[in-house]
Amino acid sequence: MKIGEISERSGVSVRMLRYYETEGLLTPLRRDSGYRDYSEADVEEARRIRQLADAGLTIEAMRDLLPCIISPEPRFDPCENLRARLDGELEKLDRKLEDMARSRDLIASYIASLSP
DNA sequence: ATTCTTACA
DNA sequence: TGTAAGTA
Repeated sequence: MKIGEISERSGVSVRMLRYYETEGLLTPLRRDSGYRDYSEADVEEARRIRQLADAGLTIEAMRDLLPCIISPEPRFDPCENLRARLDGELEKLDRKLEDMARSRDLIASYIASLSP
């Protein structure tokens, strides 16, 4: 399938699909026309990349994690240092959660001082 | 109309 | 990440 179709089906923009290829996350074949030719498996892969990107993972992190994630569900594998990387991601998310909580409180305080 | 690459008021 | 430009 061409890039436009996998884009619609995966929710990943055409722009990002091309970018992920330069980063080695997705490697579609090329047709004689030069057009990228994606497989059905690439659709699942693109969706997983979207999920991880939404989770705040960097390209580098995804490059290490993707080959260790099997089914659509976060599943471990005989991969080694993965646990450490995932722990790091978890801490990163926790810090982000704390920052957001502070921001939430700030806005909430303004709202509170609005209608006393 | 769609995709490709390159580049950025 | 989007978009414009010039092709294929």
